[in-house]
Amino acid sequence: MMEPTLPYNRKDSKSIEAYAQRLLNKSLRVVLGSQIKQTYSGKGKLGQILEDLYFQYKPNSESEADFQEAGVELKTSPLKKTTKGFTSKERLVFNIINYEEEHTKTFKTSSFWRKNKLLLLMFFLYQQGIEDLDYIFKIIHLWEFPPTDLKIIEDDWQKIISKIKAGKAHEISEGDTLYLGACTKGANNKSLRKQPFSTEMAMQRAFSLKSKYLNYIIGKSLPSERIVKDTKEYKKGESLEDIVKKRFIPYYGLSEDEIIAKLKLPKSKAKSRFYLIAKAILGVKKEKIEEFEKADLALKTIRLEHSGALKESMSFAQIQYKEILNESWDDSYWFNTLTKRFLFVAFQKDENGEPRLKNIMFWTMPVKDLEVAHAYWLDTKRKIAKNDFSHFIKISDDRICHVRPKGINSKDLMETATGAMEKKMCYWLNSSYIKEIIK
DNA sequence: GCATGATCATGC
DNA sequence: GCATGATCATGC
Repeated sequence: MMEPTLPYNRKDSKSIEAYAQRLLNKSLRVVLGSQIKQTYSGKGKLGQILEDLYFQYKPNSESEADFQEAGVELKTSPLKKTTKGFTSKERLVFNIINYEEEHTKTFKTSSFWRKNKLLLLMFFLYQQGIEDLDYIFKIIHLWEFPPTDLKIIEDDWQKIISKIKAGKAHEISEGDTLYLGACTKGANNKSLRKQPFSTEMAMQRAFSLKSKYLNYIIGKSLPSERIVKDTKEYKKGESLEDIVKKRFIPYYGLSEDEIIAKLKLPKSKAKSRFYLIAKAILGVKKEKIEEFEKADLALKTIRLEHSGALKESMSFAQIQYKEILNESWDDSYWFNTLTKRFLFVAFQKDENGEPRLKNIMFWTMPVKDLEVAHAYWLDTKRKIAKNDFSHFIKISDDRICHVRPKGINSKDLMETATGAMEKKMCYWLNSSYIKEIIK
């Protein structure tokens, strides 16, 4: 029998994504119009209408992904708008955990991983009182778990499985895990299931991605903008780095005020304003630089004194006290950060103390320094594991990196693996090291 | 509210 | 002058 002609290639994940993206900033009612014959109501209907009317496929076996040939699982999830922008309204729920079955699997053969390797995420803006059909889709894209995150998800899965194996399925809690949770599922707490290694009935639970991790995905999906808008801008033999260098040339020697006047930027008092200026010079207004994201480039600014002295060390993200314990070096935040290629943009104070754009340079950390950073990371991780938060490597230890506070103030705390609260700290590169680099 | 990209402030 | 701890404005 002839297959019906679909408006997309269901064997090709990119084609499915492209077709899905036609819904961006639209609602199903607007796109489907008169094709909607019946009325839909209740939970989970949005996904069903999408499948039936928009993607025009019949659901296949439950243990396989929705678009089986392409290995793509379709997931819709609500967003809410806060002062922080879009954040996830609730966790993203996957399949119910079959306690009798799941423990016989490995992560790679697990029900979760078989179905959810590649997700087509369709986030819509939730609004109270309106029909599912009228929700506006705000973020639509294919999501593949980065290796760093997958490691944590796999550990989470193992943690859930080990409780089942210990006959403690009834003691599973969402607090056990970091990204992948086992959330309760059922009308009430009388939704109980049997478990294999205990006679005690356990709450029915499903795999889910926690809200916090979803917010990370949403953040990753924030609008980015290309530096090079038209491929014609690439002249023969020119690289992205060449273009970047060229973009900065007209601004060398100019002061902060002169640059913001030239670029018509608002005056800012933020400590990060030189970073924003550098981004504006590259012609990017949105949050992320597409080429930098794709090529794993990091933009960092450096401020020099008039004498050429460098006062400040370079700060990075906060140390996630729980996550770091689950990281291995290869998938750690610090390794992933330091193995990026850096674009340093240096400003130097003139004789009046006014910062002027001095120059830029691309840089990659040498392997031997990366080894020092590895030792630092191991030391930090070991101390966190021992609950020692007061003897981290200091700048005076002169080992390329150090640990130092980073919070809104000294009362800004983060929960540790043991449930204690500790002052937020972050990863730093020593000023002396930066100074060596730019010399 | 909170992480980010940072710089400021203090004490020795 | 440097090490260390504290804090800022911003965007989302």
